[in-house]
Amino acid sequence: MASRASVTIEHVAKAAGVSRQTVSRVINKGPNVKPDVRERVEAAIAALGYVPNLSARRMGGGKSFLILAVNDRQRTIENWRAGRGNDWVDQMLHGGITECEKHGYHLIFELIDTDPAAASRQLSNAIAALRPDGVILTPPHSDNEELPALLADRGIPCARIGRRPGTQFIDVFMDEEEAAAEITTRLIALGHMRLAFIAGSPEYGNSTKRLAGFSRALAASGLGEAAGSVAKGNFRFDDAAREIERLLTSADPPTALIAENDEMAFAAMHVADRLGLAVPQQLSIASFEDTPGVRFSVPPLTAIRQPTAEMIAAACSQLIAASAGGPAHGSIKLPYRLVERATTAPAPAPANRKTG
Amino acid sequence: MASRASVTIEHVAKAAGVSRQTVSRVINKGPNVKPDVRERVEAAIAALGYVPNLSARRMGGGKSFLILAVNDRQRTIENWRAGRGNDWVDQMLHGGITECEKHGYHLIFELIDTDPAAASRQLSNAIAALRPDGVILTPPHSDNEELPALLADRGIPCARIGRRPGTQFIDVFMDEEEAAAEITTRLIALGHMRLAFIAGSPEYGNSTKRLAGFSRALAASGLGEAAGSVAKGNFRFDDAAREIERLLTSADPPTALIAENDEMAFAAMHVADRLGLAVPQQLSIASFEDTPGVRFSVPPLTAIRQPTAEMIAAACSQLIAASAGGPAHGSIKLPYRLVERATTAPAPAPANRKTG
DNA sequence: GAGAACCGTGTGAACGTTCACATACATCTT
DNA sequence: AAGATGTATGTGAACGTTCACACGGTTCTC
Repeated sequence: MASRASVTIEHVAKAAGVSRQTVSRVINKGPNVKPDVRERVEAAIAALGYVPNLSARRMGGGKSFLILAVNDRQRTIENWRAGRGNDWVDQMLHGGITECEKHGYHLIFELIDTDPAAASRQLSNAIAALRPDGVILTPPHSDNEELPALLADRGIPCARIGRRPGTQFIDVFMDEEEAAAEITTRLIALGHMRLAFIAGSPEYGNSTKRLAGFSRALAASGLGEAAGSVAKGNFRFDDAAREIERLLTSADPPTALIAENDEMAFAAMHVADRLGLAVPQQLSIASFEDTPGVRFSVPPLTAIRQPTAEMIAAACSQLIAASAGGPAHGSIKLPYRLVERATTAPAPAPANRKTG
Repeated sequence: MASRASVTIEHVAKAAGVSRQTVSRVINKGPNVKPDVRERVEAAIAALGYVPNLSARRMGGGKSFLILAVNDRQRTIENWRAGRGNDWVDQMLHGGITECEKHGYHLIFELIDTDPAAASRQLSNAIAALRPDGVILTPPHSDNEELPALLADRGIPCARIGRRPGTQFIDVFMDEEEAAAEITTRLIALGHMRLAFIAGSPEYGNSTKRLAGFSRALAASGLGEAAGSVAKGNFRFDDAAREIERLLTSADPPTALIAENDEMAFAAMHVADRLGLAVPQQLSIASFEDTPGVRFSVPPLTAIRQPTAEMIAAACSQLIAASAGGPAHGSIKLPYRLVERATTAPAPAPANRKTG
């Protein structure tokens, strides 16, 4: 085994007839290398199949070429355990790996606890061991104020995903309020005059923003806020189902439902089916999450597609730039997309409903 | 920024009043450290919040505490792009991250091309840069013979997933043939006398094994191989749908279908629906893949649950042991599970069918 | 045309560990 | 009781890079 010892920068230097440092300059695209020397070195690199050792680079120059992306442990493991798959993780890796590869970086994905004290400790350990050039914080850690402070203290750039932007760090987000307003406006345009918003929970920062968008759109349409009701579904199937049933069996039930996640949207489908309401003929349903379950359900749901992969890719790109001397702060707003599928349609004729 | 400089082994050594090397021995659980000294060092480590720098450890001792898991780029990206989610990746991370964390290791997930030349080059580059202590090869790379050879040449232990075991490397797998036989036997026990196997493609090693299991079970049951038909679905919805329709509209159609992946199982559901065959009353359908789509479809499918997370965890554990001096070869067979859900039922009464 | 500024290249030190070896002392062996 | 063995600890070197700086040559500046 191990017959071929690894080729180092010295081997390349000798082969190209230059010094260590010149090879280093070529690798790092440094200035002050004559074109012919550069070519000679590049030829030697290719001939020997030389690839710089990341650990040594980190030791020498302080750059690790690693981006650390952290996710919430409980939520992630719970999804995996339940065999539910994890679209967020998939999209995150998609955007992260693709972008990192472009710059010769590597993405490391790790889990940290929700509990703030544990989160700080775990993140601290991870960065001490790995010394990443940048860290990506995803919800709910995006809202933890200690984590970015801890990273700033160690001089590591930090990007937060899906959070109202501040000024000190890199914040990558989509306009949650706007998205909620757009889907609401769209449903109103389809003739719906009674709408309901199935909310997650107010602890989750984005819930508040989305609700604001819903209200704003109602007001702007002239329908007025009274046309909209809000049910609290806690992001859970059961809680949502109960509230939705209450709404749909009330005196003047909504004809369109906007759920904050797919689990609650499915609850809506379920209740509609049980009450004998045809979707979308008698009831329109839209979700705020566009996971595979939503896309491939029967019928497929109308939903807001969050640009998860794009947000992570943008975060990686910014962090890599920051570690190369670029700014370690700034905010990036990425566009969401309203994907209309088969669960939204024009409102049923008022007559049917009044007599029904 | 960067107010706190990082704490190194020297700081710990000074704090505990010992030398570098003694601290190193404590960290690495080496022998020949007096209990009271060990305690003193551990106290200093805790007090200073010292965490060893991975890059430095790799430089000094050759161990990187990294496990590299490689997946097929085309297949993975295609799944991500299509928004289909990627259960394999999810389960892989689940098993890999959990197991690596236990041993103080980190998992790095990367993609390499299917094309053998490109795969060799990319893997070669990745290990030169990262110097992982072990590499996990997943299908279809598990069947590539050059990759393990390349790794052996560099002295890096290698684990292959889902492959008939050899003797030189670590092979982690489940009994595909047995699983196919079991599901077939179960359907026969439910009274089915005409069965069909919707095969993927013979290039995929496991297809052959599963087909063998199907045949073996038919023979063992006394029904004889004539009771089973085989359709080639190429793992694709459209190809499978066409073949399944042909089967179901033939003179003596099967009452039970076993599909090699969920896409083809869905094709079966689709065709059954179109032909007006009730599932499972008139037609039983089973899948060989147990992804979220299968689990949460309506009705949920009976399927073989492959122990993906467990296989990756076992691979990590073996690789970590190997890098600590343990054996770098051996095979581990992990149990699959037949999960009976709502798409399999007793065969319809023969009278109904003959007259139908 | 002499000093300053820049360009291209090389050298020694440093990064934070572990390895190989050295040392000091304690315990066993005969 | 002297040598052999074992235990506990420390020291210098090495790993493969980049950084800081040095140096010689060219081109600008006045």
